[in-house]
Amino acid sequence: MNNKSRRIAHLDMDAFYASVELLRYPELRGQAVLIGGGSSHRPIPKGDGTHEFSRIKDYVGRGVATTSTYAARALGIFSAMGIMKAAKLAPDVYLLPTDFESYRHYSRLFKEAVGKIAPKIENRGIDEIYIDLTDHPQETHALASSLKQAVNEATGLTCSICVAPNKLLAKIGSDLDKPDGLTILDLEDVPTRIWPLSVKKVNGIGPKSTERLASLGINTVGELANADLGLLQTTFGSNYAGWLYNAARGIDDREISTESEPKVISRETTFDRDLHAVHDKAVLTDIFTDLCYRLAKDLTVKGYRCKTVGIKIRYTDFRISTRDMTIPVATADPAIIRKAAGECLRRVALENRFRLLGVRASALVREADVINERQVSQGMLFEDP
DNA sequence: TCTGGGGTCCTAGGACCC
DNA sequence: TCTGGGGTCCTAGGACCC
Repeated sequence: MNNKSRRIAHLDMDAFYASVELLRYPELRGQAVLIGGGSSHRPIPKGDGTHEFSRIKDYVGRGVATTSTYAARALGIFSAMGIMKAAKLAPDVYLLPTDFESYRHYSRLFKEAVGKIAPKIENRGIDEIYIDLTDHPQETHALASSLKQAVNEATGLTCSICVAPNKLLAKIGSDLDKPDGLTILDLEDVPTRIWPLSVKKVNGIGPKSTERLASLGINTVGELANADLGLLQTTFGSNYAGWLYNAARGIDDREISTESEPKVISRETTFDRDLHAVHDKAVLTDIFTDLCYRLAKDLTVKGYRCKTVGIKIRYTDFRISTRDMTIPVATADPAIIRKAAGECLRRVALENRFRLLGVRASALVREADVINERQVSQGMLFEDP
């Protein structure tokens, strides 16, 4: 392994879904807008090029904010907040439905624009990527600027970017100067720029670990860096403790991974009201069958079959139960998936009402590989067409 | 009017095989 | 004649991320 220090960028689109919506509805620019809920609240064209928009006070249901504009964030409305709860805070905020087809379109555009400059890209979902710039000839600041400019020219959108020696620092850094930010971090910057931050700013330290760290008197990354490794090990186990120890020092050796195969494909739905397996049997059966058929279609469209089928239930109190089973032959057949999922469902306690039902396919194999295997096993590989 | 939907990775026990 | 480990698969749950 060479010792040349790496240049890893994290590029994060600014308020991505909301910004895409503002491209389509420029009259909402500067307004507080929440994007989320179902698709019932589409804007109505008024004929003069503008639109009639819904307000969140008129929303009824269990939907949450998928995201919000910066103006809405200033009012305390953030992603994952229930829309009905947000309406109590600021009833006149505009409401738009999510439109993932558009977001995927703009996602392709910005990733293509980056790829023309620096092809070593790791996808992290629809609105962010890591880029390995180590071998690029250009100076770091100018290179980051040209990436931002290329993204803006391709999409009309802004992004925030940080270049650092590794993914961990790049990810933290891209959030330090949002929106439209450009940050460059080095290992020497860790004590001044990273240690003052809350531990929850570190990608991989979530709400549970943040709370357990707080109970040890550890709130900032600097306090984590000063913590006794033995104490961390007894609290979190040696694996996670070791990771925390390195993370607090800005140490992270993970490579950029430019390709990946899906491990799980799933479909789930939260009901309008909590349902009971017996009292709501008919409606539940329809929902369940529909989920299985949609899952089977997802598998087919993506070109996979699954060997393991599972179900997920979320009860009224938010506890989750899962069951899964492995079947003899990989399948994307909706009837087979429905039958296996039905068997899983029979193994879980259904006395209590639940709010969510999901089905999942795992142990995925590519359809092409399944077919080749069968041909080999049947001696068909070299048969005439 | 609490809390969506789609993912990844890790842990841990038991079965089963060598 | 009571004692092995190592490896992989299956299943369930949990933390975390976008």
